[in-house]
Amino acid sequence: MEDTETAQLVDRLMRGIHAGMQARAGTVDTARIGPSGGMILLALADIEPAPVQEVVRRVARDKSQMTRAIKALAEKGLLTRSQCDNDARVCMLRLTDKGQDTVTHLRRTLTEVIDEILAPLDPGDRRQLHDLLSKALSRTPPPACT
Amino acid sequence: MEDTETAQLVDRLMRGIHAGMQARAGTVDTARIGPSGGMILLALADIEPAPVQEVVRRVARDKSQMTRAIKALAEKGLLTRSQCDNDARVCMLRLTDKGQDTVTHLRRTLTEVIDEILAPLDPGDRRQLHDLLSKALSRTPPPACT
DNA sequence: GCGGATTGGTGGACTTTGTCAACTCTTTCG
DNA sequence: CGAAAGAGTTGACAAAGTCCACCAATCCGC
Repeated sequence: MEDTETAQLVDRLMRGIHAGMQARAGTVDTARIGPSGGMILLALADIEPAPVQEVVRRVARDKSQMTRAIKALAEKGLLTRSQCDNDARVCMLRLTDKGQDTVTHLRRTLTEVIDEILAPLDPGDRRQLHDLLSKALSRTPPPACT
Repeated sequence: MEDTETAQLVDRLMRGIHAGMQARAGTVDTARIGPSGGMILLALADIEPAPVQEVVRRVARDKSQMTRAIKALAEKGLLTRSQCDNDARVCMLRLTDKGQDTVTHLRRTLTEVIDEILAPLDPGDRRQLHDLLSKALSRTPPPACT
């Protein structure tokens, strides 16, 4: 299909979202997490509980960087690291309640931004969009491990 | 509507795209532009020709940073700065042919990544998605100036 | 025509991210 | 057992982004 046109639209969409989030950064980033911290939390919320490596794969960042970022988040009490039973090398990451709250807050803000961008769409359109995205992105990866 | 669920999907989508692009970074980034350079080019391609300030607004980055990034891109021959006729303060940015090529290449790569993510959707769904995005994001900002 | 507001650009100090390579434990497998 | 591979960590360093103050050249309105 080679549909570069859709790519352009998605590009625009992402830029819009990025700009919107950036504009609200002051309001959102209560815990002095950076944008990167936020992404990690969001990613983790999606696949929790998960080993570090899995998060690395999802957010496509360097693993050393990830170690440090996670350490920072753990020190702020947003997530915990616990040993995995059947493989002592890996440590499973979990959001704490506080972390979960942060994620909720982030998602709410993201919702606002998206809402703003999707303003031209009527409720029916939105439902359609939601269904399409849902259809495309609904794989639930097997967590394994404790 | 407060549809946090869609937010979550969009979040996942963006993460997927980011990861996909990251994975291909080596292949794409021929001209040693960073991801930031790429974003600027893409943004500019969308609103070209445009003054610096407009690009700043779109990509939501610091002004000084932008000046430097633009300088770098100009030195690589990807864009040009030219005086604006009816306002001598602003300088209009334009992609050169080389810059346009780079953008095309970036978009093609983005298309690949998106295609991969949207694999579960059949052609009809994709067309629908395309139309929805198009409806939501189709404002053509007035360029003004030369 | 003067004063204030805009636009673009600089430079400096500083924080956040990203990148690389080496190193420690474990696990796996021959 | 012993080599190889994987997960996570660390340190050193480069790149990118942010904040802020400040300049020069316009524009715009009174």
